[in-house]
Amino acid sequence: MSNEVFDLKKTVNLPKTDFAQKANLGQSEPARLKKWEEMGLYEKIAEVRKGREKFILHDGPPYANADIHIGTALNKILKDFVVKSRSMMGYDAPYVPGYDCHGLPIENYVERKLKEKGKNKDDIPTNTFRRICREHASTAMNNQTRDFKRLGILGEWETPYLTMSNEYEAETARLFGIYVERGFVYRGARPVYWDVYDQTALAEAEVEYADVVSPSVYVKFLLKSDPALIDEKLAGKNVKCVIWTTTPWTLPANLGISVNPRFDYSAIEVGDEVLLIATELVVSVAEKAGFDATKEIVRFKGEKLDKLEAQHPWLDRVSLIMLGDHVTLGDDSADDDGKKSGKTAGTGLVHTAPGHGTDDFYIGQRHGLPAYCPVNAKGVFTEEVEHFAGEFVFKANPKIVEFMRDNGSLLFHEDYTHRYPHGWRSHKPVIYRATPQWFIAMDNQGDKSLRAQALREVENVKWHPAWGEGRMANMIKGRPDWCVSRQRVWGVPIIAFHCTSCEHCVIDAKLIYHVADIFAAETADAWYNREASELLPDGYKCQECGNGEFTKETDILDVWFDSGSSSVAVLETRGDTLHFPADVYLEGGDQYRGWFNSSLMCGIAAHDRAPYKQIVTHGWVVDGEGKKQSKSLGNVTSPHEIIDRSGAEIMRLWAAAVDYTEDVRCSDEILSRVTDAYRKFRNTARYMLGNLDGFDPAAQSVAEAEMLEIDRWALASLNEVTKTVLDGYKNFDFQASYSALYHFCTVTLSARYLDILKDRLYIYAPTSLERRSAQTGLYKLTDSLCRLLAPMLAFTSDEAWENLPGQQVASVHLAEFPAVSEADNSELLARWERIYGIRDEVLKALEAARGEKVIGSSLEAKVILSVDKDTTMFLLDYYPQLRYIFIVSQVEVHEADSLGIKIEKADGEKCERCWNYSVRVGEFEKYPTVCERCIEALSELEKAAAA
RNA sequence: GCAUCAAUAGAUCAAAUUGGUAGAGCAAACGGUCGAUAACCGUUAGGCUUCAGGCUCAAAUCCUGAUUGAUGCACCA
Repeated sequence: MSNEVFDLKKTVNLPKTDFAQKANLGQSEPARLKKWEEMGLYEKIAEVRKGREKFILHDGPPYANADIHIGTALNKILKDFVVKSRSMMGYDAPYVPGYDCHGLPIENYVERKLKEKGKNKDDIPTNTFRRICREHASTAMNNQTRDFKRLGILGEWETPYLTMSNEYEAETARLFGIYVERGFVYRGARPVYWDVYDQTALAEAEVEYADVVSPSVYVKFLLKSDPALIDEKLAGKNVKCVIWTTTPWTLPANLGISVNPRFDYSAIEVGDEVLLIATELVVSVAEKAGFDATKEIVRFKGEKLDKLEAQHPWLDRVSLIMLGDHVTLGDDSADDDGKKSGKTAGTGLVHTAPGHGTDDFYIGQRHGLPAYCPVNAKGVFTEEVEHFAGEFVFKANPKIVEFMRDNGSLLFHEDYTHRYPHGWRSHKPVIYRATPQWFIAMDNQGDKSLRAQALREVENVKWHPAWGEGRMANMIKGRPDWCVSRQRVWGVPIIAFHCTSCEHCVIDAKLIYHVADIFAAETADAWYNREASELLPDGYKCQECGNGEFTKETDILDVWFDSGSSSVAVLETRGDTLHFPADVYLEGGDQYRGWFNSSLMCGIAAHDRAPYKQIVTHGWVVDGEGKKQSKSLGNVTSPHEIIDRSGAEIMRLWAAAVDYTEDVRCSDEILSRVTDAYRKFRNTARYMLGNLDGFDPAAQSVAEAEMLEIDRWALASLNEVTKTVLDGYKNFDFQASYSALYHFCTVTLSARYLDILKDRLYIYAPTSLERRSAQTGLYKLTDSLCRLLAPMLAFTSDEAWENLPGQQVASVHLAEFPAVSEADNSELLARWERIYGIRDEVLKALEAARGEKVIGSSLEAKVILSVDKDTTMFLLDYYPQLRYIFIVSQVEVHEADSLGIKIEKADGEKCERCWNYSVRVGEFEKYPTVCERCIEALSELEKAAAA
């Protein structure tokens, strides 16, 4: 045995690890991403999980137009939680990201850019324009990919699906062919904004509002139906419906009058006429028109007017009265600046021209009225319009007013200033005009109709949250036929041909498949590069007239059709990687109307079933006060800023910590709390790693039966959290997983277990059972913690994983979640809950003693516990360890009637090595400043040094 | 305007399927420690559960209405 005297400080086993306290995420994250890329982590995971059951999250494609915002980041992070957690559950969980590349916002962007260079869209060939759109989408997509990768999201980033790729465009076209084949597609008319100067359809976004003066006219329509149907008192009277409009030129297209079923209407006798006007508006109309409105014959609900017929004021045509909730009382709308117009106008009976208004169109559609539009592309009345054929509509306005004044149908006319839509290029007033459009019918094919099937499928999908089912069902019930045509160029063309001779429109699934094959080779640009004859099979002839010459349809498909077809265009075109249907779609709540809806239709068209088994939706990111983030309010949080300042890991943890099913707040305070939590996770892991320095789990672990009870308690607690955490992942309730882990780290580990363990780890000889038992526990805890945190803290858990001794697996993301033991530990857990209850009381007493300056450090204390008999018996088993559990130097337990805790100054002297107080300090010759426990440890150390 | 969802300490979340007197850690304040140190431990103080009604012995929880917020749809003829 050596006579050398140890430097006591050096015999204490202090923690040591390369896992730094400071995360330095700004640098460490990119370094780790690089490492993952170099080792091919995503591919390795796929390899390891090969042959396992699949779990497919199908990515809803973000729009490839701009940089990502915080909402996009939240969406992708949540998806990554799903993919990583399912993979760690043992599933083969691939992630193929996608991008939505076609559509109007990109067209608009490109047009704007062209304009800046003094060029016009119409001056360049369509395919040049499409090429620029394609380039723009590519650029945006590349930027987004860079940002998504930076967030630590693993997936097939080198081969994402693009709705503008040749394969995808071909699949989109083919799917349209399937709709055609199944008889869902029809050609109809629908009103759209129409610029009569540019002679083009305009999208909502291309319309600007400006004040104009319009003729405001009140017009009388003779009730043709028997007035007695409304009320006996009206029998035989000359009853007239009064309507109001500011667009007299739409009157030739009037096919109906809409009333609100819930409003009151009055029948007012004026001279030899009885006028029908909404009760609430009678006074204002009478004032304007200057008649005496005191003679109300009867008052009745609008529903009484249902399906009665009126006579057009000058045409030999019936105008159908229809019930609609869109009918409002007067003009109570607010202007853009938020001020009420204060004007009263209207009669509660609304002139309805289905060819000239969206509302008119939908109500007309429900009542079987056509979208009648006797106005041509130049805004000129067609031949069929009596009296006004060949007139430009805005010029016809005063003439129509005069005409009605002459024939007595005009009740009143005035000038009226209001906001009216204008073309953003022409800056001239636009009109609403029905034009030929392509529709997908919701209700034909009977039992196999899209609506009927969709409603059935909705019940087979599992919705998170559960109210999603009702919301989706409502959407499907209420949605009109799907208008899939757009008068644009950046998209997938609708494959139809028009015979140049008889104008017959050819829409044929076989032709569509033929052209789709060409798209597959050349992209949809082929539609614009080739002549119709080069797209049709050789010698194709019109079936109506035998003519062989055709022109191409110019409309393209709605972008929702593009993305909606992803279930077939992606899930079924990636070999063994993916399959239809997907297990889950996870998107923002706006997608009930959008992608969930269009995908459902497409899934049904292709396979008669929903393309997803589960739907998870998340809310929107709002500011710290719950307000919507917007550029004008300046409350926008940029993901780049968060990443640069705090790291992607903080954003991931934020996504995990909040309740994403509702609107999610994001503010500096919230992020600062999340950062605190991050530090807690990190420091907890670091401390455990530090105490595992040099530990060889394979050789030095202690069998569970031989472990100290508190170490077994820690493992039993771990098992409980593991259950909770795995349940959370399984149910997409990441917050539950996060909370459980956070509570485990702060309370179970940091405040209790690790604090108590400190003495044992530092003081006992490295090879002692006491220390090895603790390390065995710590090893299992750290290993499990890394795995359980991995989906959320993708970077940090992997970093900790690398620092775990004896590591065989190259990344935590290749590992699986720890198994849950079914062993019943409830008694063990309950015993320790009781101990911690007593400990909490002791800690309070210690704090009081500290306040009175009896002690500073708790090791300066002796605790004298008075407890009841039962507790005395209970504590008997723990008597020797109580001082370590309480982190004091001495504990006495006395039986008493009630609980009492007395704190005294500990007996003896402070041991220089372990800082505990002991009366035996000074007894030992070689180390006179040390206690009996340290002497033992030191002799062990001496033995080891000699060997 | 219509539909859906929500509202609990400063912030983030709990409070069971079936109503039973609201909890946690964090932050704050104060203290300890100086062997996890840009760490660690403790103590204390924070809530008319958005508001107003109702059912009930009993309501954060159920019902009605309002307010606020978010999203979707529609609308300004």
